[in-house]
Amino acid sequence: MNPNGPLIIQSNQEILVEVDHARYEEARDAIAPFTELIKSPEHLHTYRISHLSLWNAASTGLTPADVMARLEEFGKYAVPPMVVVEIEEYMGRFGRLKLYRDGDDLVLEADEAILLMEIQRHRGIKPYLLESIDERRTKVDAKMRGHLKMALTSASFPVQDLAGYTDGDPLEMQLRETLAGTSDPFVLRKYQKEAAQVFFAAGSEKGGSGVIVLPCGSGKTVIGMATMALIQKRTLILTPNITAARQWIRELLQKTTLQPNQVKEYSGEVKEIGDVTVATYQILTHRGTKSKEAEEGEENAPKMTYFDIFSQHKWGLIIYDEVHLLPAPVFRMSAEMQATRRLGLTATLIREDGKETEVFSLIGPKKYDIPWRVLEQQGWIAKANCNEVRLPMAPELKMQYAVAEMRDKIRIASCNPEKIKVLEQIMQFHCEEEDRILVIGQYLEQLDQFAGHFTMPLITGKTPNKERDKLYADFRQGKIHALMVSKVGNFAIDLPDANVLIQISGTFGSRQEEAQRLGRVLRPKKEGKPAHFYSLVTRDSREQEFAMNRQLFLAEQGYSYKIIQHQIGVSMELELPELAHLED
DNA sequence: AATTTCGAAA
DNA sequence: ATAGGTTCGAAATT
Repeated sequence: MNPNGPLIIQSNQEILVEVDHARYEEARDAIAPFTELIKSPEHLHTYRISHLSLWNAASTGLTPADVMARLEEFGKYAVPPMVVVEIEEYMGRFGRLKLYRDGDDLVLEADEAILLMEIQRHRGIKPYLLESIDERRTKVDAKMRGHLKMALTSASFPVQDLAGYTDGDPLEMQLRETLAGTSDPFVLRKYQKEAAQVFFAAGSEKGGSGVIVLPCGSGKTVIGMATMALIQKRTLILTPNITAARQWIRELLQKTTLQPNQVKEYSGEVKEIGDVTVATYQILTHRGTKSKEAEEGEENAPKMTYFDIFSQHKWGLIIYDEVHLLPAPVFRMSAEMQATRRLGLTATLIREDGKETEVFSLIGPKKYDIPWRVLEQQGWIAKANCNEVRLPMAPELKMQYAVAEMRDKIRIASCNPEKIKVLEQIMQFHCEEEDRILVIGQYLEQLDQFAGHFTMPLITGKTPNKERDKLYADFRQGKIHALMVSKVGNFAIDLPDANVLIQISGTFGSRQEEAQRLGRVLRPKKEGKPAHFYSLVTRDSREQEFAMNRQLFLAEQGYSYKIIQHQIGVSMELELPELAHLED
């Protein structure tokens, strides 16, 4: 307890944090590993201690004593007894149950007989249990390993899976010391090496499955490759789209000793399986196509899915790229693949569909993470100047908004034409020769209107790939300084770097999206110059609520938005922040 | 036989 | 809850 501390810990498991406090940042970073940010208005942020965060924290080695020490150091008042119990109880649960192999049997062991009894009585868990061995141990159905883990997590009794993995076919590969075909050195960054080693070491004893959480642009593929080099087994890599799949293939060939005949793509366009196979999530989720027997006219021949084709191979490792985008059907398949090592890679454990529990149970708990600020301090990502420009609606629009149906309101507010003037001023403000401005928005109608007004090139889902590439090239070379993109900009990994990003509208409260978009401009800049991010929001509208929700993840990572109030007909006061201001 | 276009799915 | 993007296989072209 510390009367001058920045935290107020309440018995409902919520923590209030004073943003203007001198030790705000220290406190925020201290509690981040075991809490979730749920509200971030100007002065007082609200975090919640969630079970899942406690387990993930426990998984990376944090103890209840560590958590208590942090709360006591920064808390204004004593930690409420309810909270103490909650932390000890739930963190303590991680590790009370163990799953291991004994010969051909899969065994679930509890640290106390009473816990096993409780579990054996539980409706959701019972179906996966076989006969008990003694009062603390029971056999379980090995085929239901994933389902059991899901059920246990849902019942708030997460299990540590030590049952090991099938070995998979061996695959010899190393990381190169120089990039293929050049003399450019290739060296792992310290955190990349650490992340891979933490995962690999975990494989020996604590279960070789889990998730590594690291910011955009920190080299996810490199960590994947480093892990492959440690494990030395045939590997299946799953990615959200074909572009990402090909990027993996390119990098594997460039940075490892693997040869082109060993690394294959398996997608809708190309179907090849190699020692290392890079596939899209989509192809896995695709429902069965006819098997050969069926084509030959046999009735009732079983349907073959691509998943079946994959499971015929002996993979020693599966890498899930962007695990926060993993489609629900792939969870089901992953439940069947618990005997294969699994590495999840993502910038955030948050899923907008709330399926964090599935990731935790079926892919694995968090093994390693790097806060964005740490990479920023080390110079691997640029500093960012984040702004939220709040602007009013013109009186006519206000009227239209007031009488509109609830579901139309967000669109009307988002497409507020007043944003054109704000956009114009921001673009005029960033008019240096080296400035590259990306404008990103959600509504095609709005994008068309704005692009027309500025005669600015626009890329949407309809834009053919050739034209996209041409515009990307022009933008990269500086033939054009500003480019407007629709949601294609969220995941287009071939989109060129920019230093200014202006968001004119965004998806309902998607924290992912905001993080992803900021990530667009975070590649380090010359002379350590900062990146600039502007979010345009219509004041006193539903859009403002959504904007607040979108900012949660970045706020949790320590980004603060400067709020600029804009009035109709008044020129905005934009200023470049002093570098010192960004240093904090 | 290879490429482009289309609609459904998640 | 809605809009938009992507992927995939099949159909329609060349």
